[in-house]
Amino acid sequence: MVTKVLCVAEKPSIARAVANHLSGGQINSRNVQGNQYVKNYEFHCNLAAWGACSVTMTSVLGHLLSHDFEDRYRKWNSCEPSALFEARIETYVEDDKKAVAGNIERQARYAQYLYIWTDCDREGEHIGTEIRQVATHGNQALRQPGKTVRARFSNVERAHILNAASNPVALDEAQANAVMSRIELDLRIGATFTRNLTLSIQPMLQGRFGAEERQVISYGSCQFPTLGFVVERYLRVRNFVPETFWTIKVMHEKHGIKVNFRWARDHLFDRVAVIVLFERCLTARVARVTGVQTKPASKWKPLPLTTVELQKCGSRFLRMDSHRVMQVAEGLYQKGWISYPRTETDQFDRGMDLRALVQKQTQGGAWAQFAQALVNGGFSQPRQGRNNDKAHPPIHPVNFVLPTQLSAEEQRVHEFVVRRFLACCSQDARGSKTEISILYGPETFHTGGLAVLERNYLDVYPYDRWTSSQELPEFREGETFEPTEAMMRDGQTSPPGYLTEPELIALMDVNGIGTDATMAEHIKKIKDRQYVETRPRGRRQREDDDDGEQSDGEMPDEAAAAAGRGRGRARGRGARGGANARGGATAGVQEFIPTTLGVALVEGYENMGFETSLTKPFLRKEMELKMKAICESRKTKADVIHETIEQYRDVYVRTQLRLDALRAAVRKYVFGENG
DNA sequence: GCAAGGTC
Repeated sequence: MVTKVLCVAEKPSIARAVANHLSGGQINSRNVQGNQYVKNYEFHCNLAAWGACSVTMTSVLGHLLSHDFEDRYRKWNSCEPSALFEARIETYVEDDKKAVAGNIERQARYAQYLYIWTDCDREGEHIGTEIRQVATHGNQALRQPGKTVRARFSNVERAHILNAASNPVALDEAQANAVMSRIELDLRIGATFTRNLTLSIQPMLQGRFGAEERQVISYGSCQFPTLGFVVERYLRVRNFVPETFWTIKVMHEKHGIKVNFRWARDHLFDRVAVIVLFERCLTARVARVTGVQTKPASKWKPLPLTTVELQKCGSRFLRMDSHRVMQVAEGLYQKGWISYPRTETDQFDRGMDLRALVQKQTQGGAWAQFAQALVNGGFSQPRQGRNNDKAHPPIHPVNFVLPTQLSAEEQRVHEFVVRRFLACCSQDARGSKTEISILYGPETFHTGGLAVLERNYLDVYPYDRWTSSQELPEFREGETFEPTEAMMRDGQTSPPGYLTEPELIALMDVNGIGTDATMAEHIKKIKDRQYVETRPRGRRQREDDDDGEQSDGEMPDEAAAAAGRGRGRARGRGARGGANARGGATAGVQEFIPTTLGVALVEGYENMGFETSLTKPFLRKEMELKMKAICESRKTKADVIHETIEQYRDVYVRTQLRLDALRAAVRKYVFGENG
């Protein structure tokens, strides 16, 4: 007797890949009426748990079920917004998912087992329970213990899939519950605050922002902190007070080469102190070389590509905002040129045949020769990053395509993905770094030089810069000289720049705001809501320190601070402030400036004086911790929902009492009134 | 007319 098994993946691409591996080639592929993406794959195979099986492998398209308040609460004026804290929520299949759900329900009727193949992350676990819910609607027997199982897999390599197929496990109910509480809380809190904000502020704004009569002023646990980052930086720029500092510059000319030495103290804000130190230098007259060190230096090849990194690089190098980059990457994925573009993983699985993927890129394109050189022995295993979402590999090219077959934007994204991948499979760049220290009077000064000896990955990855500095004349330890020039100079600290998109993404990333798939959407949302505007960053005159350091300033101070690493002072209050010093690379980058409405919202809430700020990332972090607690069975879904709702109910009540502060902020910023 | 998360 053949056992009938229904397998359901999270997306069509996984269903197809898994079906191919399990079937051994004999597959019957059927369309699902009413949906152009989902297909049913029918085949026979042996599964360890059940023996000879007749399998139907299909998929959903992400979440299958939707949630909304019951009908009588859906009209905005149907109730006081805070009634949504406890209004009944209905679960239903959205119209555009009816065909997918119907397919699963029908297929389930004939199945003895339901085998879930969703991604092995929290959302995937929850989607698994949605599939089970729909399937058991068609076939009650699948509710029995052991009849519904799931596969544990983290990539679609053949051996890995075959192994996963033989070792089914149970769905992780705790993870699914964690997601369920996230869904409920975001809905209740988002809808309550959004209605309240809109209904109480919108009348003040009529006709003020564009043509829209009814502009929604939304609150969400992700969009508000995102706005908060933009406003915080804006205020730092606006409130910046330049400070004068003093420094000592030493230059020595030797063998016709002018060498500038940097003061070890960099600069001080006390003029008299610098005068005293400078005079001691002059009194000493000669400087003595205290250290000469030449050592190998290398610039590491980049890590395998994650979504966050793709988005940051898109803003920096491809002149596309994060949302556009994802749209283009999605197209490339669907046409089969690149792998799944939503991933947090920066480690390639050891089992992956990367050489074969490199080989494909030898067929053409500007990088063909480089790829050939890797095939001919230059190949080096990619570095391993620290992230693995256990669901998808890093983004990489999966097939060769001639650039001429792609649109201009597709070419840029595709080229970046290919070059990044080839760079990962190359050797680090090698060089030699020389550091020279001198003691001049009581003060230490440094200079250094870099010689790039082997470019290696840099040849295929023009997005990184690492160039040799001018050659240094020879200095010997103990040697003394009278500096050609020694001067005391003053300067002024300069404000940080407005937040750029790569910086914003980095902030969201370290603070856990949004996911790889949604960060770009949150950014787009605060633009659409007219909380922020973007403009191309002007070419500000800055002293770029192109000394070949690894740092590219991608972690803004706010990120470090919020992430609990005290890096705020590390860079000092130097002449470069918070600049993103990376040569011309940032020329096309967009910077974010809040609108008057954006500032008003943040200021308004800040001025209410709550200890838990809605505009700071901590609440979202707290939610993340609570979800983790559910996953580890330290809390129940009911506990978390209850305590979180009470917390927000409190904020809501106090918001009502202080609505005047919010309205005052709107008047102040949007209408330029005082008070 | 609300959120954030999947996916197309």
